[in-house]
Amino acid sequence: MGVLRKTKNLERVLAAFADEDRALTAKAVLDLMPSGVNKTTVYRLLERLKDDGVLHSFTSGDGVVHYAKCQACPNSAHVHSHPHFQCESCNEVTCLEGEFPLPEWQGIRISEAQIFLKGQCTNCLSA
Amino acid sequence: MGVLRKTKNLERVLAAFADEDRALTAKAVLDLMPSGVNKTTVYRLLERLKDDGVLHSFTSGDGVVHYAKCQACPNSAHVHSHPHFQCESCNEVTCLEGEFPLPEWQGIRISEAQIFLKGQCTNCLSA
DNA sequence: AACCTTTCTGCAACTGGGTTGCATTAACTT
DNA sequence: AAGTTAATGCAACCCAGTTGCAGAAAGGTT
Repeated sequence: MGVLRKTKNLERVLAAFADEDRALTAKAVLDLMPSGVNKTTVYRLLERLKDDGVLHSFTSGDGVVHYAKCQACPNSAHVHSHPHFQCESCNEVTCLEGEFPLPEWQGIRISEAQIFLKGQCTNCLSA
Repeated sequence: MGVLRKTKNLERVLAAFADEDRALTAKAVLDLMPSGVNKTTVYRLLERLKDDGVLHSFTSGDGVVHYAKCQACPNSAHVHSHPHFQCESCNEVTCLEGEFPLPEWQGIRISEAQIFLKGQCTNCLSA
């Protein structure tokens, strides 16, 4: 594992995430690439960046995988149990800061929590 | 909307859910049906039962839709913000009882929460 | 029972997200 | 500049789920 070669496509994917903090789907990233770039390449780059701890991924409520930057990750423990949020008006998906306390439940042991919230974002609330 | 006709297939789907409290995917339900039943039929029955408030659905961490019985639903307010849980050993998916308090977050309004937990179920913990 | 209407079902084809194998191209090494 | 290895494009594929349509089954009416 590990990002090995600095190719044009890799730089373009990184640039897409550098600009903003939104979470992007593979299709959204592909749409930001110049035409001619193959979708397989994008899927592979995203997976590679995830393996490298540059991005993390999660599944939105409708089952589509989203990728977002790993911010404030201690580089050792990549625990992404923070909630992800989708605005029902503008559809943008973002990471909410702060870890979510793992709920306790009787009789079972919980190791991972995927929390996906929907509602209205700040922009759309004030619009 | 509304379940209109009591067909063999409808009874079979209901029987599949009557037996147990697990959540089932469309494919799992299809596998319980006699061979010859079309997958389209199963998908339509599940959607119909969902519209009728007999079942509810949610998406698991890997993006597959699961269906489960609506238990203790006041029949008026079908709020399914209770967590769903998948055992990493036996892979069974169940509903956890009890509503999950909607988290508060600054600057946004949250209307819906999808909570999907993974870990070890009671059976697999004691095995 | 025969008939009519409406819903259900099966079929086949399709969509969309994602993956795989393989041959070619591009990046890094020496 | 040449060789090695990773990255890319391509085409074909997988899987979950959907759609349009024609034929079959339910239920109601006489």
